[in-house]
Amino acid sequence: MRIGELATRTGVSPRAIRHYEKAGLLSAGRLFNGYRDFGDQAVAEVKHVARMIRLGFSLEEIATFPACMFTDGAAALCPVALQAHRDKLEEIETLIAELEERRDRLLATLKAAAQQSAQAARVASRDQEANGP
Amino acid sequence: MRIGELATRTGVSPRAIRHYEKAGLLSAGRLFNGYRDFGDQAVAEVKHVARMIRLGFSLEEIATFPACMFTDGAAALCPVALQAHRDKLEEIETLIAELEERRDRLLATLKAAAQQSAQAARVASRDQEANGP
DNA sequence: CTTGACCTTGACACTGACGTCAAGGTTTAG
DNA sequence: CTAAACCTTGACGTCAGTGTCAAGGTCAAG
Repeated sequence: MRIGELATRTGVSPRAIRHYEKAGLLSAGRLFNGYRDFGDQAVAEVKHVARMIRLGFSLEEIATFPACMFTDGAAALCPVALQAHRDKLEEIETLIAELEERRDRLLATLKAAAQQSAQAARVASRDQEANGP
Repeated sequence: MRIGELATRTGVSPRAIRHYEKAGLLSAGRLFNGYRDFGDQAVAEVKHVARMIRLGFSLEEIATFPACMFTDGAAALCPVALQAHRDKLEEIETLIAELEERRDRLLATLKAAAQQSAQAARVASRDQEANGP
C-alpha cells in the first residue's frame, strides 16, 4: 500500500511515517514511479512505533531494539540468522522487563491512590456516625 | 533547603527544577535574599515528576493533576489523574502483550531450527556411518 | 487536456524539556 | 579584600517529533 493508506489505517500522519522510515524504523519498497510501497505488516509496525513513542521512548531508543519488530520472519536456517534471532530475543526480554518495571510503578501508584481513597471513605463515614443518630 | 541541595538529592538539575516550578508542578518559598526555599516533601515531589516524565507524561499532563498526587487523601477526588494513569497502564500492557507474542514466535522459530539442526545431525551421522568404517 | 487527489524531496517553523551562557547578588573561606 | 561556590533572572541554543509550505511528478475522472 502507499503512504496515504498506511496513514489512515494507522492514524499516523504521512509526515511522521516518512520520519520513521528515515530513522530506520520502517522499510518501504518503491513503486516504479518512486512512491513508497508498504506491506501489510507496516500497519502493525507503525502502530507499534506510535505506541512506543507515547510511552516516552525516543525514536533512537526504539531503533536500538527494533529488529524484533521488523524481521521476525523466517530466516532461521543459517546459523548467523539463528544468532541474530537469539540476540533479538534477548533484546525483547530486556524491553519487556523495562516495560514491566514501568507498569509496576504505575500499578503501585494506582494502588496507593485506591488505599488513600478507601482511608478517606472510612474517615468520612466515621465522621458521619459521630455527627449522626 | 535550597535548589542545589534539592538537585543533588534528587539527581535532577537545578535548571530542570526551576522549569518544573515555573510549570506549576512545584511550589517553593523564598528566603530573605530571594533564594528558593524547598521543604522536605519537595524531594519526593521532584522524584515523582521525574518518574512521570520517564513514563512519557508531559509536564502539562502532569500539571493537570498535581495537588492530588501528593496531598494526603483525595486521590479519589482526582479521577483525571487516575484515568490518565489507567490509560498509560493500558498502553503499556498492550505493548507488553505484543512483545510477548513476538517473543514466543521467536522462541518457536528457534525451537524449530534446533529440531531441524538435530535432524540434520542425525542424517549426517547416518551418512557418516554408511560411508564410514 | 485539465482538475484534483495523491505522491516526492527539501526546508523552514514550532513545541517541550531542558542545557548553557551572561550578568549580577550573597555567603563562606582564606 | 578577594576568590569560590552558590543563588537569581533572562535569553539564546539544541534536539526530537511533527506541522507546514514550496515546487513539482503521477494518475484517474470528466
